[in-house]
Amino acid sequence: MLIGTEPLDLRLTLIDSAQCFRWTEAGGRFGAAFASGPVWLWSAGAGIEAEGNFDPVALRRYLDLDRDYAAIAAEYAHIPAARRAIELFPGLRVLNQPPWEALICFILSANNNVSRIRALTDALCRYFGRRWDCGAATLYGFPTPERLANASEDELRALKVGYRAPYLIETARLILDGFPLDGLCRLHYGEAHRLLTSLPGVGDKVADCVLLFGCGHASAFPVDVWVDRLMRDWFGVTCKSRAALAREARVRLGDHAGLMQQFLFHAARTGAMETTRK
DNA sequence: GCCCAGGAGATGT
DNA sequence: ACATCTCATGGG
Repeated sequence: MLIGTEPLDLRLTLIDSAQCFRWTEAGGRFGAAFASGPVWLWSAGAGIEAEGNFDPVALRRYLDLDRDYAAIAAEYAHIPAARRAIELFPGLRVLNQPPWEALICFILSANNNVSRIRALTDALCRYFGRRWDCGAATLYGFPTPERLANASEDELRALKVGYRAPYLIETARLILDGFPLDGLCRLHYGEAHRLLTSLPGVGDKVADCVLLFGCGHASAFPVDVWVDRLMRDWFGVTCKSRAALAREARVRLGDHAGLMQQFLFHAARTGAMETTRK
């Protein structure tokens, strides 16, 4: 069925933009399994088509289709680097993932690279997730908190997650124990960020990724090595710490700083816009 | 062998 | 508050 006709580049958003690590592409279609079952997406003409077991409203929200990205572009049109990054990637959107998925994937992301984060996420889903057979393809759901909380450290290390194994188990136990993960979207940014960083394996940067990609906090501004470079090179920011850099970015870029971050990050990481790499 | 990757935590100042 | 070290793992 037709899901929407808004601009959306599926490959860019679901696979290449490094905000989500678990979609697979098969023959021009993009698939992932959620709690309700498999979802397949593809572009047809000017629209996005979907099949599988899903709630259309929830799917539109996941894909951020109800946000006006032309308005976001207009908001940042007066900042040259920002305008260029947005112009470079039409159809890039910032997903609203289940917070639990963003939390676990970005704990895996610490001091790691994108291809390996994807491999680890896939290993986690294959080993702990529910299996869905879809004709030629097989999809795996994301592990539940229960499943990870009851995993052993040896099991996880066998999947090559390394020193992050105890972080995954302990964080899963805390979520099961009542941590208000699904309530973070209703808290102010600062309070939600403070709560998240109390979880093992979650520092300032991972917390910002969870808030931006999983909790609808569009002002959350994750600072990794690439964003550190680009804020100095393209914005002339001279902060020492990444925490100070994130604060400065939120002041300069406002309520949608995190959305802008995703365009800037991708421009820097892909080399579409040059940084001085130091 | 070294350096790097969507860093975090522990320790010392 | 800031600097430094270590933590697995794989690719360049």
